Amino acid sequence: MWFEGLGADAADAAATGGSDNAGTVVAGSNAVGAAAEGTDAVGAAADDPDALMVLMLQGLPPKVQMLSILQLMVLMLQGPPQKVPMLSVLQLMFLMLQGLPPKVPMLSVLQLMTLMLQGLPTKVPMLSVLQLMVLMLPLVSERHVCGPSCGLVCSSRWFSRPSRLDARAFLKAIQPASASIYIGSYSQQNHSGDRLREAAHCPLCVGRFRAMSSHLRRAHGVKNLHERKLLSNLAFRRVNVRDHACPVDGCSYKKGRLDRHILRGHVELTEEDRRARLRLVRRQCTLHMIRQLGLKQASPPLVSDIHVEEPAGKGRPPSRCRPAGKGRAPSRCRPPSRCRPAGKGRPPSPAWKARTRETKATQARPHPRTDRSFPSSCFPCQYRWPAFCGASGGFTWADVRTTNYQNAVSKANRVHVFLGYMSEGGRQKENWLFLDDVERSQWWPAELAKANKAVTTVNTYLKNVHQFMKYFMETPPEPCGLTRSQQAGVARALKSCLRDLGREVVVHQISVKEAKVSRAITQQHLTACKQLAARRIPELLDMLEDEDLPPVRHLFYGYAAAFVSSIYGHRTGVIANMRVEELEVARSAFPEGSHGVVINVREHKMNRAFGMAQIYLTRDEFVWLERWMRLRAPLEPSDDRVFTTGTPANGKTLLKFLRLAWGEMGLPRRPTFTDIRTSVATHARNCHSPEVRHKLSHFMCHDTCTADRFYALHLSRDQSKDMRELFEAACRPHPCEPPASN
DNA sequence: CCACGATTTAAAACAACCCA
DNA sequence: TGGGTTGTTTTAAATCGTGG
Repeated sequence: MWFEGLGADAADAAATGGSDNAGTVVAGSNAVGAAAEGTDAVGAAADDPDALMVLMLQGLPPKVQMLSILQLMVLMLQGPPQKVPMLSVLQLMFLMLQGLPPKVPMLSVLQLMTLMLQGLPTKVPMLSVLQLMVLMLPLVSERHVCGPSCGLVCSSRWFSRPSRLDARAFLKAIQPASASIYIGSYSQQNHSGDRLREAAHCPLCVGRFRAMSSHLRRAHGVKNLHERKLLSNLAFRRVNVRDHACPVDGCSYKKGRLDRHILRGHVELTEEDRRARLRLVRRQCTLHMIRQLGLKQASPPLVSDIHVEEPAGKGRPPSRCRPAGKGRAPSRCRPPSRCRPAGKGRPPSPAWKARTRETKATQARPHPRTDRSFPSSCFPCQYRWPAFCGASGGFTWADVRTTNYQNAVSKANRVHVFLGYMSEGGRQKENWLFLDDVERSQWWPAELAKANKAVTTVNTYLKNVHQFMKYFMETPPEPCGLTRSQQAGVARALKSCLRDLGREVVVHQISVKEAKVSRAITQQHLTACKQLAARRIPELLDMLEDEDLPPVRHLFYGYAAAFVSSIYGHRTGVIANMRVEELEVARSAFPEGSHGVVINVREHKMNRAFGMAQIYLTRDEFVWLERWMRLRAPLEPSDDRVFTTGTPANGKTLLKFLRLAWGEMGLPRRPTFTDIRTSVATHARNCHSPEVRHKLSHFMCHDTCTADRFYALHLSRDQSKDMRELFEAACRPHPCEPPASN
């Protein structure tokens, strides 16, 4: 099974990592030290994460011991390797759990991480999420028995409802124990298999909540991310108190494992008393950290006042403590109606949701987008890998949610749906024989089409499932009753469906392109947009300088986005991700008196290939942004995006504002950023020489060949006429040539 | 065998929608 | 209204096929 490939030491480390290193993430203690005991060099760097990272980059000696998963996570959090996409980290973790495949030379985890940091994974094909799913599927077998070193928590629950698979339940059912390691205090550990985080007491009021961060933000107005994180960690007992002095009178214990010391050592106290003392140390530790945060004049300003409970200025929470529970802060909570305690009016369970959907689907005529006749799923990553959720540093959780994460969720879901479809009718699931039904698999596209899926969507689904089958064939799960030829048969059937679908897909794509042409924005409208925006933006800024009204601000965002977009056709992300810092860099690079300013935006889709997206603004235009920056500062937004909306899904909101402004300008239709981009690209292609086009495309972060391929259909009438003349000229008989004999 | 164009794959982005 | 999910499109990168 899964853990067989994992060496005994490493398995032990993984199994005990949860307890031994619990809490290290929160306060960043020296858990890495334990990881690195293998070599002197690493040992020396153990207390200094930066030094360790440097060491890793330099290449490590081969003796380094395997790290436990938790230790790896700690490493990640302490020095998130910015180049590595989130999923590959998860994939690496799964690889580790499964034991490395025999063909891969055995590397220590640190060496693997070194490779990843050096950017090699582009050459090393990473496992796709689907492949991971396949790896996970065998665990679902009833026969799996958790041994002492396995620690897997799984059941065949999810397979009992094949027609309506619930990926949440599925993932919950098969989660490996290592993924359920709590990054929290020892007492928090829980091997019950239920990964759903329990509701906890809010540190600022009496309510119990599961979505603590949301509660803190909405109910208490805790806008500062760090403050919210500290409070949330306190609520969920994720505070590292190991190195603190024992609060029990007369006890001289000072360092090491305070959590274990209190819970196991002070047998003279009742269990409740022991826990209460631990709670208090955690609370005081948090107060201390919040106080430190307050001293740094954090922005947005802190709102919780629990840190004023204690006189400021002490370096460390005192070892003496008041009885537990009495130090609770005065509540700043809004009336109880806003603070809905968990348990009352709790959101419906996924199972309930599934039932509701089912009912709805049967009652109403399915809408192409809203049809829920196929099961939905998701990766409950926020519960399975809690340490990543609030990780600060190189990557943001929001990034993962919007791209890799969403796509992974979709793909996994499609495979579930397919497996569910194939196993309908009480077929035996454990041996996978239900897949050996070529005819049924060939009906799958028709089933999807019946559910109003577009042909391209059906195509995507088929590709996902085909990809799944390919991986299945390469690494058949245990137990698998399918012979090689049966597996190949299923894959062939899927492939042939894909081929059949090919023609329809092309027709569909052409119609999509036609629709795109019909949405194209004329040069006149683009110019009008630019001129109107240039006139309106200063007016809006004047209004904002008088008074900050959100509707005006939103309109300003919309006009600014429309202005930039209508000139350069940049992606939404380029405008949405423009950062204050980047504006400041632009300003300092082009001092007063220069004719304009270039803003380099770092974070957008193609930045790996094209470097940074660039926006050139004249002095006058840049002044708008400078005025906005002055207006923006007092608003104290939670992120550093220039056009901040206070939400991570910035582009989505920006489109709304763009359309708002577009409407106000009296321009036709409601274009998206992509429509504008397509139009700009098309006009650029039509008006300029290849050389100029290449320059323009690069500015838009487009490949010319890509642009040609996707915008080639957008020939104007005159161009088409020219084209025909060229063809006719080529085929016109030459006057000197003799006429054809027949 | 290699270069180069064509085709396929899959990551990433986007937009609409749902729900609490 | 914001956060989350799903369906669809866009497009870079990988792979395949073919002619020289």
